[in-house]
Amino acid sequence: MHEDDEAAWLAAYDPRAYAPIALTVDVVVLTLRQGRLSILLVERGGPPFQGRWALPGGFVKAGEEGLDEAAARELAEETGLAPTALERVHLEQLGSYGAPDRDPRMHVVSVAYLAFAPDLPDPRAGGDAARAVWVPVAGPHGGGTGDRELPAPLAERELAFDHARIVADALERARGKLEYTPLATAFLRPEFTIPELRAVYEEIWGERLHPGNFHRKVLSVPGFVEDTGATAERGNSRGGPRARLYRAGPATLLHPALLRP
Amino acid sequence: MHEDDEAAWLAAYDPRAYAPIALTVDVVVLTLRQGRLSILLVERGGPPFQGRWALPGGFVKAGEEGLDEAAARELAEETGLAPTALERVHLEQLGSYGAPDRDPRMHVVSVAYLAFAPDLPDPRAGGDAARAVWVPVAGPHGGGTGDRELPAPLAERELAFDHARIVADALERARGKLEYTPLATAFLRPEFTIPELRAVYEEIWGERLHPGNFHRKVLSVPGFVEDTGATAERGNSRGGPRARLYRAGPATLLHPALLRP
DNA sequence: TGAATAGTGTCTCTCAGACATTATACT
DNA sequence: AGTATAATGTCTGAGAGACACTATTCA
Repeated sequence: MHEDDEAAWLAAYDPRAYAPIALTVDVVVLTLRQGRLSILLVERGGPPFQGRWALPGGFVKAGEEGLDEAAARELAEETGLAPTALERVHLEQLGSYGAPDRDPRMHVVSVAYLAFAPDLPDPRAGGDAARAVWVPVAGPHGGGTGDRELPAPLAERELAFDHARIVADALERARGKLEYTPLATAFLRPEFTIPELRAVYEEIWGERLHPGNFHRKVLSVPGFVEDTGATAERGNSRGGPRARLYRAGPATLLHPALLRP
Repeated sequence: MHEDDEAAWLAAYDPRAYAPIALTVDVVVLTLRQGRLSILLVERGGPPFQGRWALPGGFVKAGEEGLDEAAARELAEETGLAPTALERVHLEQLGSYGAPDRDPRMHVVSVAYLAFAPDLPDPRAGGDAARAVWVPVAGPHGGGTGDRELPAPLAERELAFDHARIVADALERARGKLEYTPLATAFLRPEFTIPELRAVYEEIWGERLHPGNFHRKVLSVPGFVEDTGATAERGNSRGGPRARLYRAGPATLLHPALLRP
């Protein structure tokens, strides 16, 4: 048995087979700040891509943590959140990116994660990150014709590595997730109104939704939201009655789904 | 610049940060053999889990190949298929599995892939695999009441590592993929009949589908299938007219989707 | 000849979207 | 007071599922 183990060990340690690959996790953290979908970016403090913006992330601690743990740790470090606050954050694996030349130093494979968070405090710079900021995702806003031409904050930054691709994949995943899961509620406080929920969908999908139909649809999906009996303290600032308050229901999948227009 | 690069290089090479992690790809290859959904398994020729069945896979060649390439290479090696035959195989990333103790030797992270293939020839044992076989996936068959209690070939084999979990995730992904993509055609020859396509859905979903409604539904989805004008040479062995032949259409997404019952 | 199937037609129910309406609350 | 909104109601068309029917082929 010792001999077998030793042989296997040596085989596994063939340096050409594994040594020159490093493994990192990168996290696409999405939140809504002042109604705008925003993503957490850090400024790289050292080469390569020094001074460029990148996703928060870092190396997986070998032998100590799994991938999900590593992503949660990076998320906590970069946002400065207490573990309790992290419980309300949805974190899921997005995919792995491993082109041999994606990092000029060496072959680095990154496992990307996607996080949905309610409005989080300003991030703190940590580790090798010079700065950390929330950047609005200039989604396809205005949908129709001549909305005023806002600058596209995210598009203006040329992200490091292949992070632009990762962000694009993450946004597409997020848009899809809203269709068949109740994860839009992860962007809101524990109690929310239907119009607030609709604003989440409108911001992430970049489409205006019909208020009446959306309202009826959400209430008709079993387990999506639960009535709290309470009512919002303030009505809409532009007038109208105070909306009822709901909390997330027990459903983990929406049946039937809310399909994009 | 040289100094900066050197510093970064050294930082990246901190042995504790990366050295003890190995990276592999594992492939869940699904095909239909005699109408049964089957998965490709290899018998491990060495420890750990010697003699147990596992997914085909291997180490990523550092600095030489990306993840998709590595998966395609492992697929070709293990099935013994020519590159031309592989063009008809659908290959996509499933997810990454990286619990620190999933391999008793060391921390090994595996990027799992999912492949859909038309009926493939018998596999060849290669590399460190003692044997390679197609194993029927004893899906939830018979659906209703007392179907005869067949042995469950896949369930009887205790797979190595966490491969049982990977296979379960792969099957769930495959079931979902049939809903909103035309990938069921990847299990068939270039020309196929609607009843053959229905058999794919029934086998993977483990549900009987209504022949008439399925037929009408498939033809109503734009770009799903194209009529070849030809007709199958033989009718069903139990009687009935000869079915028309179709080929896969240009659609990459099904609108509207074929939802599971 | 008998039986099972390919393909089409019909009906009903559900659901999404367009539109209308009433009550409420902010400015 | 004026206005925008929350919430509900109504109508219509698309689509899924159940069922029926005909024509065709194999055993």
